[in-house]
Amino acid sequence: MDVTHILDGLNERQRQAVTAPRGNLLVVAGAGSGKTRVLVHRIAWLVEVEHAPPSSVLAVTFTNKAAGEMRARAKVLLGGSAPGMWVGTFHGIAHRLLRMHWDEADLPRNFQILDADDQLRRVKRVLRERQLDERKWPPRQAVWQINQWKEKGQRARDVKPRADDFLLVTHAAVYAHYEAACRREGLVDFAELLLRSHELWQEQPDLLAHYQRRFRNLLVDEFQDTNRVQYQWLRALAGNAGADAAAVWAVGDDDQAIYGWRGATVANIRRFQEDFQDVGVVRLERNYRSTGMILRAANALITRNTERLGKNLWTTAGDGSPIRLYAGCNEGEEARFIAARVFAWIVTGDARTDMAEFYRVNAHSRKFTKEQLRRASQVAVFYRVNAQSRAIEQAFLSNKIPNTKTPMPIPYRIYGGLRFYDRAEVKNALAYMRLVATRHADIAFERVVNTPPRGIGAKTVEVIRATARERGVSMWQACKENLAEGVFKGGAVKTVGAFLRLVDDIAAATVDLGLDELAAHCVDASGLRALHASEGGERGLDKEANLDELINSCAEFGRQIVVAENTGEDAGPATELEEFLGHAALEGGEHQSAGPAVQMMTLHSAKGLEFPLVFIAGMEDGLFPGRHADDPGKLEEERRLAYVGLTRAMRELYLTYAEARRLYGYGDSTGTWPSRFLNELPVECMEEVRLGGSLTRPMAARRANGDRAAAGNEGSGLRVGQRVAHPYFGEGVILQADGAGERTRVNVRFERAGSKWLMLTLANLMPLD
DNA sequence: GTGGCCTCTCTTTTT
DNA sequence: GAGAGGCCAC
Repeated sequence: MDVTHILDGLNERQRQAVTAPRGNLLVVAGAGSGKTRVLVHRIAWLVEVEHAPPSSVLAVTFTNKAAGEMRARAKVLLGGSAPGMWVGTFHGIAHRLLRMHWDEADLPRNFQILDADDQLRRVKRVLRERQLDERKWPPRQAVWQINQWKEKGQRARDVKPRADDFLLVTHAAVYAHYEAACRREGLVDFAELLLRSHELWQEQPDLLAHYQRRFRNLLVDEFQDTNRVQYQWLRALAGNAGADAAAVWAVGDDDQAIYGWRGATVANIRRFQEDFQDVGVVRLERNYRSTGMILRAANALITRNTERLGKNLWTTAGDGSPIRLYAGCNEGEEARFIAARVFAWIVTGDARTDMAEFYRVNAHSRKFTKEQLRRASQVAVFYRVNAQSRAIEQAFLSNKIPNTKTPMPIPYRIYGGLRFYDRAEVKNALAYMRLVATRHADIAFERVVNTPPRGIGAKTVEVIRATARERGVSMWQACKENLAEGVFKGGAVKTVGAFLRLVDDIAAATVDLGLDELAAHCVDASGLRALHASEGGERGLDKEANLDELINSCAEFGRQIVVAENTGEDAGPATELEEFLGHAALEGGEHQSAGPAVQMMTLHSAKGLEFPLVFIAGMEDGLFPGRHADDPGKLEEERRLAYVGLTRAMRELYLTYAEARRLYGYGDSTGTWPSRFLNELPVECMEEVRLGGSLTRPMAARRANGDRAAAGNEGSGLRVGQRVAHPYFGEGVILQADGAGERTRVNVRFERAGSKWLMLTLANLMPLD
């Protein structure tokens, strides 16, 4: 048999991983070592050489993006079709199982998925019902704790906090009530999907055996990001040791484990080697992506972590250019620097071109050529938190040709942030659709009873809620009963009655319509479109456009369903509408719109991607690593995140920070300290960028002194009342000093900044007398 | 009882 | 800056 199309272009180690005899294998794959490729080729090998039926293959990943890519690439390699193969995210596959086996999983047939926002709302309601003050018991914290427990596989009854730990005792109580509420109302949150399908294996041995016989080949991507429930689920599915156990083929990179905060544990890699039989190990350390400089810096950085399996990336590529470091005086200037460099890259293919000079010599054009736009899509800007994107967006939008008023906005696309299906207006429309499907969906009911405003206020809703609670019925049912019994007073009789009729009418009018027509009808009849239309302005238009986009995606979804049926995939019993609602909750709506553009995203969503030119903005202590990284474990995770960021870059890498930053729009500008990660990069890989001035002096001073400690206040004699200078804020007087040693922070009153106080680190200050 | 207006807090990161 | 909650005038 001809296997060249599977093996061509793979190196020795990659071939080992692809052609390994059927059995358990751990592939430790460094960044840029061709991990996805190897995984996809392994699938092809199994099917074509080992003659495994595609329906025996189950491949799991973490993001929808990765799953989509894997599915597409596998199909191409297998010549177009792979009937019965399951490729998806853990959550997606769990969802599918629960839809098919809702009865065995002890769920109502039409259970609905709670997304993060719905879950928070439901927990808030529990807190209110339990009369817990939200100020004292922050709902977000309770949600976090509940998810933490679920990710460890613990039910409310399994949680046994110490009696004197009030916080945990309270959270455990909230968990128990939330769990009961979800059970009653048929709600399943993200963590529950996994936990419930894990329990499905435990409680339905016959069903488990069925799937064990079917899925002989399990492939796991990003193994380092699995949590305990996911691991146990997988282990159960693989079956007991012995000849009839399935073969598990897992790829992972412990250095890229960045989801510890949501329950992932790298320990699963070690556990895998202990729990499974004869686990072979293949290491992929040859990097095909980045230049020598970038790799050397990334290696040096990650070596600082103590918890590692250990590996060292290498390449035969040349050194390339050094990593460039730039300090802006504030976040706006940082953003403008990035915009200027991106602009130069797009127009000339070299980020370092002096654009003022370039345009002095060359003719101005107001539009980018095709070739230039293509270059835009080679660029990515990463940041630690989504809130940073605003300043950069602004700079891209207001980009102009130097020394002219000619606007040349830089095309960009922001990944993540607000997901499409998370937008308020879209969720409102979805809530109407949900009510059409199930009148008893309380979450949806609460969301839209008074959206658009129709005169059903908090008081009325509270009455409905109370009735529902007392009688153990849905809010919809409670309304009907209240109406029949004449409980409502005054206007409520009319308004509530009208709302019930509205939903019933929409449902009646759409029974025979397609999904998109149903969505359109919901949007119009509910008055949502009119609401946003009357809002006016760009915002209103935006929201209306999103509603149209929702209708489009419904039409799109309908088409995909048809395709799935044709390929003979086993689908659950849900209706198309219900399936769509599940899809909306789970997939977030990464609509692949827009032409070529610069990609902007958080470092977390950057994993798995690569770009010729990369910027990482906000290299500041307190931001990256974040303020929350207070213990060594968290710091190491932040460092891995930095490692992920660095290793995305193929040719050019810029790191930037701002010496003062205003992040959430509140408070005053806060002085910053350059990220400690910068000091962990080898000096010979770095080059500082200076633009007409010495803004990076503090950094240079520290470098000159060999270490940051030298730039601290030791022996510098800084004291209250002393005059100091800051490269951006100018001269001022120290009013207050807080802390000691290199991390001291001081309050300074600057002349230029008026009467405002600014918190600054000493390293950015120069004593004047 | 409702809706509009004002104030308050909040931020990691994602399925 | 923005969303959520609280307060006050219809």
